[in-house]
Amino acid sequence: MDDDLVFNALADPTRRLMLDEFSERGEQTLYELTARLIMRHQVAISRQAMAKHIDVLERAGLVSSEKRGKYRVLVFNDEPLKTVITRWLKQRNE
Amino acid sequence: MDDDLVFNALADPTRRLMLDEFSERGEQTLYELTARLIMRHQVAISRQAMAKHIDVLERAGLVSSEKRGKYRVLVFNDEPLKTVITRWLKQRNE
DNA sequence: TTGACATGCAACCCCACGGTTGCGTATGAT
DNA sequence: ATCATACGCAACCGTGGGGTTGCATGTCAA
Repeated sequence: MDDDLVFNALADPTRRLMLDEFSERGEQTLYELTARLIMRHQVAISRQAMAKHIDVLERAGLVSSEKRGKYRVLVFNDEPLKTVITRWLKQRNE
Repeated sequence: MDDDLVFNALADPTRRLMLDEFSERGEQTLYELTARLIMRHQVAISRQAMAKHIDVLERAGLVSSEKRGKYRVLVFNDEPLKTVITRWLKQRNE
C-alpha cells in the first residue's frame, strides 16, 4: 500500500463525496455513483471526470472494480484508511 | 474546522514528514524542524518552502505558531486528525 | 440487426501548488 | 554599534491535476 496514493486520493472533495456514498453502499455501478453525486450532492460533473476519479481511488486501493456485462461495478475497501490514520495518533486505551 | 484544508495539508509528503517530527516533539522551532527534515530525512528544501508548508498546516489547524524572540515556535495539534478520520470508518466495538 | 446505452481512450486547457529568488526586518550576541 | 541570524513578504516559474471535448468500443434489448 502506498501512503502517497491514499492521501492524494483523499485530497479531492469530489472523491471524498464518493467515499461517503461508498460507506453507505459498498458496491455500486459507475453510472449509479455518478447519478447519486449529481442528484444528492448537487455536484456538476461529467462521466469522464468521474472515471478519472475512480482510477485514482483504485490505484490507492480504496476501490476495486470489475466489469460486469455492460457495467463497471465498483467495490469499496476501507483497509487503506485504517492503516493510514494511525500514523500520528498515539494509542489511547480509554 | 475545515475538512478540505486538513486533507489538502496531508496530501503533501513533505508536510507528512513534518507531522512525523511533530508527533515525536510536539513543540519545535521552524529552524529546528527544517534542520531535522534535511538531516534525518534527506529532504532537500529551503527555509522559504518550509515556511509555506507551515502556513498550510496552520490554516488546517494542525499547527499553531507563536513568535518567541527571534524564533517562531510551532506547536502540534492532532485534534483535526481525530475528527477527520472517523468519517468513513464504522465504529467497531471489538 | 439495429440502436440506445454504459464505458474506454486520448488530446487539450486552465489553474493551483510546490519551489525558488530577491529583498527587507527584527532580534540578540559580541 | 555592529553583524550574524531567524524569519517575513512578494514576485516569478514549471509541473501536475481536475475537467472537458471528441471519438471509439462493447453490451444488451427490441
